[in-house]
Amino acid sequence: MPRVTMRDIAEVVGVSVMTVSNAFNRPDQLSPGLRQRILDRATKMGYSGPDAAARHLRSGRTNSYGVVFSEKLSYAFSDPFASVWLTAFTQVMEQHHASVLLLSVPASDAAAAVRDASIDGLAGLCQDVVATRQARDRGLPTVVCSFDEDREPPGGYVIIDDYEAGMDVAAHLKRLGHKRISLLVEDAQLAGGPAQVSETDLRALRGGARRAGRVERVQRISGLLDGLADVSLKLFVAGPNSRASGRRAAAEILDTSQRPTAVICTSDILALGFADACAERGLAVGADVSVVGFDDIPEAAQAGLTTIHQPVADKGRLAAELLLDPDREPRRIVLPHRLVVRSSTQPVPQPARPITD
Amino acid sequence: MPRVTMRDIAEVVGVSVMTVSNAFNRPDQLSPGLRQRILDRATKMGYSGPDAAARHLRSGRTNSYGVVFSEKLSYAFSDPFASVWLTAFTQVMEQHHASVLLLSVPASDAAAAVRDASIDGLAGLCQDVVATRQARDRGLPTVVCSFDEDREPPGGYVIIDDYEAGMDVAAHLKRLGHKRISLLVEDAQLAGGPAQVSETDLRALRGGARRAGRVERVQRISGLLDGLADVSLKLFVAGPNSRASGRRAAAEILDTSQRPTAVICTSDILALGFADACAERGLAVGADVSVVGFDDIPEAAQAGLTTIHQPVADKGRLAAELLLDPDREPRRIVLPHRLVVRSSTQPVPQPARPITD
DNA sequence: GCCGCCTTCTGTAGCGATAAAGATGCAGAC
DNA sequence: GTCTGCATCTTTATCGCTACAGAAGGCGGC
Repeated sequence: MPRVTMRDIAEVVGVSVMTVSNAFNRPDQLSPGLRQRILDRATKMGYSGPDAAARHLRSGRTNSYGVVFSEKLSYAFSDPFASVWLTAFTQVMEQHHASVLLLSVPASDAAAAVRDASIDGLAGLCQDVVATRQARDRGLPTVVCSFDEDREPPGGYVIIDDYEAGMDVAAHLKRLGHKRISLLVEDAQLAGGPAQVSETDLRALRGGARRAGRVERVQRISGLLDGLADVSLKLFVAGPNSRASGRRAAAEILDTSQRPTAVICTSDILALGFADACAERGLAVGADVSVVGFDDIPEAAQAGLTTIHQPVADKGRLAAELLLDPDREPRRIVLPHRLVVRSSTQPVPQPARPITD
Repeated sequence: MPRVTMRDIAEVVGVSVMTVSNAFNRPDQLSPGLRQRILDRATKMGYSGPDAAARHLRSGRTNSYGVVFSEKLSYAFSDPFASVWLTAFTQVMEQHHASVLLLSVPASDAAAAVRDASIDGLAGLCQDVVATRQARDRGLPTVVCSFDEDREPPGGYVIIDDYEAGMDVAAHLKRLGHKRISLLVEDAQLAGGPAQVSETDLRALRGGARRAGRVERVQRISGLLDGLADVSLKLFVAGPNSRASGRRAAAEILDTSQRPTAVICTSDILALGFADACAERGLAVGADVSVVGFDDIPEAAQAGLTTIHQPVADKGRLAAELLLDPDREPRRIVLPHRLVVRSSTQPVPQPARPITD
């Protein structure tokens, strides 16, 4: 059976196509009686309402907003940070009767994915440069919620000052007397196992090099590196952001003669995995090894993890609001963060072996 | 600045519009040299690729698939069942380079939400009758993953036999000697607090009445009611599916002279909340009150909750595959479930007060 | 030299709807 | 009697792209 269109209904009822359109979209533009007759007739003819594509083409609006993640899309539901953000984001969208398009953005052709998406705006949980640029090229409003590059994105953003947060963590550990510290950063693209990063790479990071977007959380790491410039620091790269990655990375960090007194992880998830590994080795987190995370996900509190708290829900809410109202100002928002000190960080144990530098 | 279209590029390069279109979509239809010239020119002119809406209108495909939930959309990320399902669903979509549209479906006008969505198919975590009918009216393939009504949906589905599952739970509890049982069902629409349901309603449910879709999990409940026809059964309605709802409902169920020896909840989440309330009252789950859930979410194992295990990830995966291939058969799939007995259900304590019937 | 066939490109004709502006008719004002 | 104003409906002109059918040219086969 051929599809029923407004034209068909118009013909049968004996009115113009425009009047049928108005019956659906602008009730005040025609008499209630006629409107009812049109709607009834439409139902009887099996018309299922104005076609979304045609309406979109003509009006330019889709009423749905895209979201991109740096991680795999399916990962979004298992990561607490992403869950909380998405909850807040979708809540706002829901209130405005808008839908959320979870964009699958294959690294191979991120631009194509964004190009083909029927959306009125794009939010990035991370700063996906290719995706957001494509969206802006299409003339769509964009918002990102973290800087994974070392420069400001051209569109809007809702972030915390990750550099300052890194500095805060550094200051906290130094105050506790830690002088031998390891830093565990995540890397979604990393194929093999965890690895220590060479002096060269460390210096490159210290200098703020972008490294082709491979290592994320650049601001955060920069703050840490600058804040810890005067202590012995080793850098390790873990796999994608998961508890398992943190656990795996622990082997290389802990099972060495020069075990660090404190370990900083660029996310709570990694930190919790790392803490798991400590427990497995009979090491007391806090007393034996201080551990710090980032984000303050719900599990962090239970685990007594010292971390940087950031207003994730506010990020999601504001991101949604910026997309829904492209004229809203300001579009570059820095939210406050806060160091939450829990039991996972403690002063360096006094009777420890002397620090060899 | 006016938007750049294929026509503009065609004019500048000196070819037909169709050739420009082919340059983007069918590289084999023109010489590599010309194609490159067109693409270069397009980039230089600030063309961001074929317009999604126009392409959608013309070709009829959007490459994205909708998902509806019975609960509020934002709720999807906090519910473990939904998370697991979504993870599997999006994983498949991701592999096929398709996107997922989370549909916000206001009860007030579910049909409009589906009508206006640019999608190639619709999956329902629950059986949203209005939404899925609207989708089918549009000629889109649909899949639902549970029956919330007491009859088969017209489209495809991937379910477990919830009626049998209910019977299994009933048999298990009877085998353990339970004769005074309460049933706690969820109800997302419920505005007020939890409430006991009258005899009339109970009979209506027992008879399989639909009750205008208010109470969900009809099959599940029917199986329980039929399986427990010969024991003393009280029915309670909780609010939306959350731990808090289960906890709140406990007051009415437990704080009575005729406390039940076993409580069945229509979801693990409710059951866990109920168990929390038991602990608060100093009641040992299992020894003092047996508790049963449904779904076997990850937390259930930790809590020692007896429950019905169902292959949630398979549901999500299959739902996605059915949408992606509308010709795939069969489209009505019943997956196996399994009663998982843990410590939360135990035989009725012997020295208890005699059962008054 | 004629034919068929392949490669490469073009022209036409919408897809189904909506924005914007125009026509119609009738009520009341002056 | 004419004019203004409003409610109601119609006309026109696309939105940007792609399906489909063909045309132009080259090239080998017999």
